[in-house]
Amino acid sequence: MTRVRFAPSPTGYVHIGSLRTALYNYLFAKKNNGSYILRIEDTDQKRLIEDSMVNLIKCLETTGIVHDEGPTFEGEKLIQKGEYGPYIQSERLDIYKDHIQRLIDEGHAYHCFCSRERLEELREEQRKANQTPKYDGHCRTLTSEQVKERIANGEDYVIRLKMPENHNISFYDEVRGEICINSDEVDDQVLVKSDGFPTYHFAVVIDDHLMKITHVIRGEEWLPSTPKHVLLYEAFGWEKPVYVHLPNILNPDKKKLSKRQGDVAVEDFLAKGYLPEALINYIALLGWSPDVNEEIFSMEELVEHFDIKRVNKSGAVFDVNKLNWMNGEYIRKMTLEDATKSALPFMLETGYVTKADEIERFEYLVRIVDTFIEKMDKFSDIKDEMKSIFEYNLENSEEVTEMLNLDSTPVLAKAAVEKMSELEDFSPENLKSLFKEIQKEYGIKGKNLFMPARIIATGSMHGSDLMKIMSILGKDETIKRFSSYNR
RNA sequence: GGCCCCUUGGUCAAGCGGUUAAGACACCGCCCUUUCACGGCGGUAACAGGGGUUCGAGUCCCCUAGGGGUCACCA
Repeated sequence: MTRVRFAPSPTGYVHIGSLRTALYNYLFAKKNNGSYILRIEDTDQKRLIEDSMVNLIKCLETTGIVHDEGPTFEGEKLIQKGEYGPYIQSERLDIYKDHIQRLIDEGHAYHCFCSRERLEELREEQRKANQTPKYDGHCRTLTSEQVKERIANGEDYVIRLKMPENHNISFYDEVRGEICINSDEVDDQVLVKSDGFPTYHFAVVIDDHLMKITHVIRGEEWLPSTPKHVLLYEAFGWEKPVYVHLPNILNPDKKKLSKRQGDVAVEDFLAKGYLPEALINYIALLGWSPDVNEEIFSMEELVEHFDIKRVNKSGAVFDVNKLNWMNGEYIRKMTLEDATKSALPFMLETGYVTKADEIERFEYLVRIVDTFIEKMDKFSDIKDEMKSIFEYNLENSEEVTEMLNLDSTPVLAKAAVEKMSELEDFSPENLKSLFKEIQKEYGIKGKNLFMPARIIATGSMHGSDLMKIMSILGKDETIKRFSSYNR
């Protein structure tokens, strides 16, 4: 039975890289008829951010990465689903306590009373001497009596892993193959902090084992510390999982994707009107490629095609450009009604439509979306599109001037006003025939007809379908724009 | 700096010893469209470098270079 887990720490927003890790775990589990578990790694009490677990769960839910076990909302109530709980590490403190004792008893771990100041000094010296900062083993040889005494004295302590000397630690990584690191390169990792909480390195091993995790799929940044985990498995005599270290998602400068260079939070993308399906589809292809030459995949199709063996080794630059294209593909596949619902929040932001319009003239909103949908990469784009027509700004260019100064343009404007005034139904179709009439009656045609009209109506030479735009602007506004034209 | 990982076009990437080295995004051109976009067609553009192994290397090995990650009582 395949069992995998996504184990984020609730420290705020959901990073796009985390989402991909979650996704690959999910896809792998589903592909293998296994279970995908969500475990909350909240062992750093200092970094906890309120509500971030709630936010995280909701975020995973809206992106369709739903777990089989772990904290879940049942209506408004937070419950924990599954038989291997609790799935929140801060609720598992007793379990860690039992296990650390065993490690101490068997000589794999030891108490360390060194102060943070001493450790800091030590590191500083080592850095100066161009050495790798590493614990010097100062407390390694303390006898159990000494330890007892110092604890009784109320001294603060941590518990460290006793790294064996010159011992080769090797493990298999599904994407990188066999990896071997000498224990001399690895520090005596703190397993239990002075506040009694376990560190990641300790809790992750205990929990993965107890939760019967078969494959650890996580970010590449964990690769260097994997020997610590492997050593713990060995110390406990447990079978270790198969490791899968995912390549990083990078900024355009090839550095790890970070907040400094634009959006990294899933919430940010969603808030801009990217569709969850598109986001999932896009990040699925960052670091993995399917066995077929296609790029649009639903979650079901991703599951069907997913193969951990086709995960890439090297980091992948997050290309917003391609995301935009993909999101546009998804937007254009939606029904106009659905697209309108998705675009609504952004339309409201412009102030040109109101909440009341949603109920009273939804049809009008649909028409707006219909006009601009082809140009949208994401729903927030509709804001600029709407502004570009509702706010009249005359483009300042030679071509514009040229078009407006055509001898035929005044004739055109006058005819348009006359004919529009008589138009009952200001529909794109009717407007089109109206312009055909002008063409016939006055002999103004082609570019000389439509360009001046477009400029008079929108102020610009570029834009969406002119007839649709005038229809949206409405009879009064359009006539106003045409009548205010003067050479 | 030590250790670890990585290296095919600008980006995502296919390739798993013999290919004219796919495809997608972006870009450019043409067509369609009375603008723009969508769509269609086409184009520019890559195996980091050097040694081996082999009849033959993007594919295997080594070295160099470059990039990244990591070295906390953070995950």
